[in-house]
Amino acid sequence: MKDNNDMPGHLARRFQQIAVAVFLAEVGDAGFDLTPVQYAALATIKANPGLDQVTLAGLIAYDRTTITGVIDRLVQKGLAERRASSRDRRARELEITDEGRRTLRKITPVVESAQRIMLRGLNAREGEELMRLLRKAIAAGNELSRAPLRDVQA
Amino acid sequence: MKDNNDMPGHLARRFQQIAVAVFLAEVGDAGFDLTPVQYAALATIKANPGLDQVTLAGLIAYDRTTITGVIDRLVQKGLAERRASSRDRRARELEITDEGRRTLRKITPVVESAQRIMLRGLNAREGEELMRLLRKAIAAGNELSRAPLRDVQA
DNA sequence: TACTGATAGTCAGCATACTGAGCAATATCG
DNA sequence: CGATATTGCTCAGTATGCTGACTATCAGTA
Repeated sequence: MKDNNDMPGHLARRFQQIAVAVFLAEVGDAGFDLTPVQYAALATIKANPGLDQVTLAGLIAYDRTTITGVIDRLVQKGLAERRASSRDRRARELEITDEGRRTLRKITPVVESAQRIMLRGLNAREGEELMRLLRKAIAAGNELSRAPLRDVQA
Repeated sequence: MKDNNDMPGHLARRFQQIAVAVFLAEVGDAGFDLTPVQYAALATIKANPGLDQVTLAGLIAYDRTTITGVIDRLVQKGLAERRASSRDRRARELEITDEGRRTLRKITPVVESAQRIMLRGLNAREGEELMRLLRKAIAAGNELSRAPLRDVQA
């Protein structure tokens, strides 16, 4: 009988579970109410002003049906805006607000600190190696999930 | 601006996303309707007949509030039974059914095959190293999530 | 231009996961 | 023994994530 600790699937879930808990604890302690998904979306909107929801989803590998709710909550918190696109009436253009910019600026060092805490059991070399192997495994499996990572095309 | 690919948290989410998708695809193709959580719970019940829900949760690092619903669905599918404990009237004793045993027997090779697919971008040595590093990071962060792994005490 | 297919977004439904609260039962200790 | 704390489980509420379906719009083409 194979042990859970020999199952990459189990280890993946467990590591992610800890990563989310660390993120929420650090961000919450700093006085913010933002989930990992919301942070990733907000940072990506800031880096790509005016992008539409499908492009955003592709850049951070979320399902487009999940993005709808995430944007709803960012808008409701006053951190982002969703407006109709002039070029394509189906699409929504996303913008970060000043409040969103302020939040992002204050929260980014906290998020980076959280990343270090997730790896606190590993030394620097091991942390790098873990990320390298994860990147490699993810690249090979990218198309296997419904929400693969998509580059922006020029 | 730190790239997503330098964030262990992002990589963790992405790898887990792929792992779940692979699991569901393989299990579904084999004709079964069982989620990763349900599989882990069922296998653990079989290995520890009569255990209660809190012990089960600790063995596979789930929150006890999540386990309630998971067991509901296993019972509803006829794969497990939940009965009142005689020793402690608060607790429920969990048992696998014959149907659950049959399902588990047929599904286990499929699950193991899914584990290999998740790592298909890595060679054997890299796969082992990834699992070693994940185990190490998880051990150091075990207490940081609300649902830490708990060994059974004698 | 009319038809066909693809695309952007939303929605309903289901299954994790979590927080926090509550109830019932058990354990502990003065 | 009785008050208190703890434990096992459930529930309400919220937020991912997914499948599948639907509407509106756009793009390509006969």
